[in-house]
Amino acid sequence: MSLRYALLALLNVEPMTGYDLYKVFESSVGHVWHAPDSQIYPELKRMESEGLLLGEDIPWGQRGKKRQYHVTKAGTEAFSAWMNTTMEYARVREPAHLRAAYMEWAEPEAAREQMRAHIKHHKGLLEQWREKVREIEEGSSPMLNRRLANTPSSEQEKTTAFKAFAYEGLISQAEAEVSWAKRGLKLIDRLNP
Amino acid sequence: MSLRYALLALLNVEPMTGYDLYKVFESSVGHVWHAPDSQIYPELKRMESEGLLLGEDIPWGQRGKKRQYHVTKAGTEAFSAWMNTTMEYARVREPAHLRAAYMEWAEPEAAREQMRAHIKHHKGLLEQWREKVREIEEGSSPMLNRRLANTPSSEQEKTTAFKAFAYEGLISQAEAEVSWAKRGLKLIDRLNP
DNA sequence: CGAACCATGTAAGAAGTTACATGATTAA
DNA sequence: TTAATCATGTAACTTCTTACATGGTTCG
Repeated sequence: MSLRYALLALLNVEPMTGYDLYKVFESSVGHVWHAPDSQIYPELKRMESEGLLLGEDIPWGQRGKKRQYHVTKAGTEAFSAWMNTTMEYARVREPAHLRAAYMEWAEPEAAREQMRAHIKHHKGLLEQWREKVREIEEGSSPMLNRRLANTPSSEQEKTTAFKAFAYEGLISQAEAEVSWAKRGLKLIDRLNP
Repeated sequence: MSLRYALLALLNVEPMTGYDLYKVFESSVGHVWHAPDSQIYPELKRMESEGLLLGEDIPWGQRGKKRQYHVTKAGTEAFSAWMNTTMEYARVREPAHLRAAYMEWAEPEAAREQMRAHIKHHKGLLEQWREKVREIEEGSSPMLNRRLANTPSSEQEKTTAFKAFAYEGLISQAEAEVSWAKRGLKLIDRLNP
């Protein structure tokens, strides 16, 4: 159900088309929440039918058109209700750790390769997230700036601080993963002399 | 697709029934991978039909019976093939961080409550995982001991070390989450004087 | 003119959740 | 004898992924 609220969060900044949202999911929010276009378009329709969004066809080029959605009053209320609800936590499901627990079944070189892939994956995330924090703090994030333009100045500090805070959490997570996998490499070496 | 391999990992230790597996998912492996009974029973049937498992009805009490599964040669091969494959990483989807990024929409008290719930949740996980590591290191984990009984002594160190290693990774993760949420509480206080 | 991008979907299926349903056994 | 536990499922639904399908626009 989070996809819906991610969409509301983004459309609260400014009206957008499904494709715009898809692009944003590929970049900014995509680092906290990912969704493919095949999930976005139907969800937008559903949200419109439920009165959370209002879609409007706007012309695009000679014959083309695109549908721009903006959040209705009901949509804003739904979003802020969700934000004031405490969420449920999903049960743990960690493929990388499941595999690690049984790593004696893997060839040592395959086990090393797993750990290297883990490091590479999380270093990649780290880089993107650190870049995001930099943008937020420097005021060079286009999405955030459009957001701040519609925000009373008394609220701007909050908006910025919470965004940075969210990314910092992801950064700590990824750092923990990298250092775990590095310990894994050492462990594999120690156990396979 | 990991459920299948989690089941193979467990059945490699000893033959079990669906209910046994369900219990194990509620306790030991459940902390790395969770699955409800409604997912386990059908998957076991599917795996039997694919030749990875062999099921045998054994009597239980006067009229009752239960079906015990053991891993076939094909099952062992499938598991070790999986263990030697590098896995794909799923895209990021972090509900807690998505919410944190938009926390200016929540009442300060609701935001605090979220952070407190985050701390409570991850402290709970931490406790369970630390207990697991203790059991593994003390040799008091029943599951692991049954496993070690069928393992050549040259391999026992690996088996134990990798299990502990997996849980240690989860512990670092959870510690990072707790300290992030504590920073969140301070941030909320600072922004709402 | 062709490539890259903008734009919007459908369809099939895998994976996971929640609820419902049933019956046997065991231990207090 | 009744409550807890053992035992095995089905059904409906949500969420997400992967693949397929189509057509317009813009820019070099």
